[in-house]
Amino acid sequence: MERYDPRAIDSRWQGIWESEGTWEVPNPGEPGFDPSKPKAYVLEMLPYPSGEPHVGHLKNYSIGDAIAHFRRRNGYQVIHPMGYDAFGLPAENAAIKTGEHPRVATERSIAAFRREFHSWGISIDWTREIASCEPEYYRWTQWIFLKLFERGLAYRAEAPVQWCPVDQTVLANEQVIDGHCERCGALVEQRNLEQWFFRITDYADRLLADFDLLESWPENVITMQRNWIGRSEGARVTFSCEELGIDFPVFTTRPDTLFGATFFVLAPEHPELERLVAGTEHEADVKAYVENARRETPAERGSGDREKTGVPLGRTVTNPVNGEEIPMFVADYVLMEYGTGALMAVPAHDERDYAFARSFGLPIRRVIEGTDPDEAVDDDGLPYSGDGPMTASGRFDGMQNRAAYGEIVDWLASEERGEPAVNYRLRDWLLSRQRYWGCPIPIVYCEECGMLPVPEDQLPVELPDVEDYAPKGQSPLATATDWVNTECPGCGGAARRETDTMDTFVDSSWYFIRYLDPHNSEAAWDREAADYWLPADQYIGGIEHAILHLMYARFFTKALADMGELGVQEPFANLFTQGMITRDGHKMSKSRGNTVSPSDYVERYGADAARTYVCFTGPPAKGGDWVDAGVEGVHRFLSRLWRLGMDVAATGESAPVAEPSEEARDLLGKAHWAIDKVTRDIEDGFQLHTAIAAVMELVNAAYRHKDSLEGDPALRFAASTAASLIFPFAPHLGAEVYEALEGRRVWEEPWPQADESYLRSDTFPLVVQVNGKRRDQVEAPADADEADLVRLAHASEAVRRHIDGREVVKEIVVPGKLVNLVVR
RNA sequence: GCGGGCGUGGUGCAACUGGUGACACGCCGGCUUUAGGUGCCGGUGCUCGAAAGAGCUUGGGGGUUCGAAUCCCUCCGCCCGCACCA
Repeated sequence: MERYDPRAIDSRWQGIWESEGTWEVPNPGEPGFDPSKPKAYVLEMLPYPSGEPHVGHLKNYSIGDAIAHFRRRNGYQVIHPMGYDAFGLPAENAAIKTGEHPRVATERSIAAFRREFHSWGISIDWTREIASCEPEYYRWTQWIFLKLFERGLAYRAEAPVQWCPVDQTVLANEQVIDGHCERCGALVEQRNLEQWFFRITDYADRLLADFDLLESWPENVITMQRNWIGRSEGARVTFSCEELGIDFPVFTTRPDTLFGATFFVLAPEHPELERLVAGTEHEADVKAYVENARRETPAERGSGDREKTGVPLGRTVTNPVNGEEIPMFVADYVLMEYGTGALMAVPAHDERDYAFARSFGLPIRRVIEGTDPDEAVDDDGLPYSGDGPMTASGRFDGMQNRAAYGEIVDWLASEERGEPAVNYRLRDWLLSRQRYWGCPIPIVYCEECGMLPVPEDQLPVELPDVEDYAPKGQSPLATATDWVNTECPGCGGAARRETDTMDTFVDSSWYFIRYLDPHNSEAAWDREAADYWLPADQYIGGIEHAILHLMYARFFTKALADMGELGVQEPFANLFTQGMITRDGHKMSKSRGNTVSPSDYVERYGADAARTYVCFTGPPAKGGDWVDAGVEGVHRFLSRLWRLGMDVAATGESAPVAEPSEEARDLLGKAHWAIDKVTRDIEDGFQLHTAIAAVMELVNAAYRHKDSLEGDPALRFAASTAASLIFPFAPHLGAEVYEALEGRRVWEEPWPQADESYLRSDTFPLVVQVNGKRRDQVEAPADADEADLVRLAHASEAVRRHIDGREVVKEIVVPGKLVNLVVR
């Protein structure tokens, strides 16, 4: 008999799906739209096209495709699109080396991705394919930018920014990892530059509150975003330097410790520093200290428990609660980016302030009584961060600190020296990049009219061709003088274009909306289509996007909803983050030489084995190590299913019998159990590996009975059920076997339903225990009552041996499961 | 330090509201073919035993229970994220 030939099967079905456009789905109002079906938007993170797809992509789209197929066959109208996040640095860096236009390398890579995705047989509606580097796409990225600009959510400001000296560009805070550039690993520097920002901080509270609107997101992703936003409640209190008449607002989470403030510290970057020390004996020391701090990397400065350093300023500020003059310092443990870049130091109740006070011999005044033996470093039990009654705090003495907290803030507010305040760690999103291969920012600058948005009817502002892609501290676009020099949309005079491009995270913050109406040349999307499909019911991707991409997309969705362009507040109702596949225990990388090319395996074993393997190798949420033998194991299983199907299809079938044999009933029971198991495993949290295991079990059982049940309808049922259940994971084989057995297309069949009558059985295995230890297993009638079960237990020879004359004091019966005999 | 997760056979890992290990890899034996691999069948937690069987097993210790991977206490170890955040 011929053998399972995955390559022939793959190309046959891929041809059918391609020519029939099987996975295309219409929008509401379009021909073929079925309003009776509920919708399901199954979305995987779009790939960044660089080189060829790797196993991470294989896993991502295999999982997504399984979900898409499962939903379709459960009666949903499923949209399952694909696109490319095509702007970005790798293509540009390659262009700098080779001189080849980044578009060329990008298009080559897109072609490779497209070809491989087709060879995997994933069920994509290819009519909705998009690429973010196409003018038809980025025209609308620019449109969104302008909408944000209109509402004051995009703004330009000079700011200290993170500058990567190698990539010659500004980075978002999120792209700086431990002081290094996320992409190239270079040490990041600080610079002051005019940059474009999105006002994501306006949405901080809603980004936090709306976690409640999500159906199911991994807890760790929510936690990571929550930490990143870093909301803390407290008060803003103003200290002032009377000598120079400068007010210094500070943020504190502990207004109850205000009376314990004994000194005051500014960050080295604080803008008022110069004024404070100009012309004084401290000027030189302060300047030297600031210089030194500036040279240090954020990583060095931020490193844990290093010695506290600082320099006195020779000035004082007045503590608003008691009028005390307290000395000022500059110290690098104060961060300009958090709060106001200045803080009141309360050494008795803050570890860092305590360390600083000890080093500089500054007074330490306790204002809350109590001790925490774990934290205290000195004999007085200080520093103390716990609760207790107030002391040395004027009229608040004796009050519990928690109660004093609110009263002190109220009092300061009435004196206009403070107010309740909320502070965030989150910064605004810096989106401008001094690079070539990105979406141009649609802004022009005119001597007369100033900064103006490009009018909507002039979009897209197309990316011009340039001679040299290498950045030289300004965007390569600046060298395209014909493009830069333009007409002012306001006065018609000479104007210059903005030459920065956008961060690629802007492109990917709305692509899931464009999929819904990808060819619309009148608008970014049709509102009806967006309202119908959004939010995405299932989003699938890597954990590495837990913060950046996922938070930016949430922000865009909210901003667009506020503008009346969208009807949802959250883009992704359910999120699944897949684990990373490693090789030999390590992350795959070209430099390590341990990469796995999916195409090799697709060539050798077919798409189904490769796809099923990545879903089977462990819980999909966890990572796993790629093992070649594992792919072979899956391949063996698939060929066994194929053989089973072909053998059964080749033999005739006897007429249905009134009373199936015991063997047939067993097999039918197994099939219904598998249906139930696979359905639950996919629905309840992506237990794809156990779902596949259940199908394997069914196939093994059917295979065992293949000869004895030849011609029995039960065998055919088991085989076609297995084909039907494996289809979401191994669609080519599933379709092939199902067609051979049933003569129909499996994807047009509803998902199989477990028949309860087959899940039950006439008998069940009764476990018999003696003192909680399993000693025997006997067949018990399903309808046996407790007394019958006890009788059966006692009848067991093995059990009698164990009791060995001792007295049975108690019989514990778990109906349908076991009998436990307690003996003494 | 803070937050999240985890610890079960040689390995990846199953186990519903407490009633012991699914599926697969690997390994061992057999069959077919045979240059080898593939393919098929059977076995496989550990220890003792020829066998029947017995004892021990879900990171360690303790507890609740007739019975614990599961519940409680405690200790140990690992992974991930954030971190001088006022």
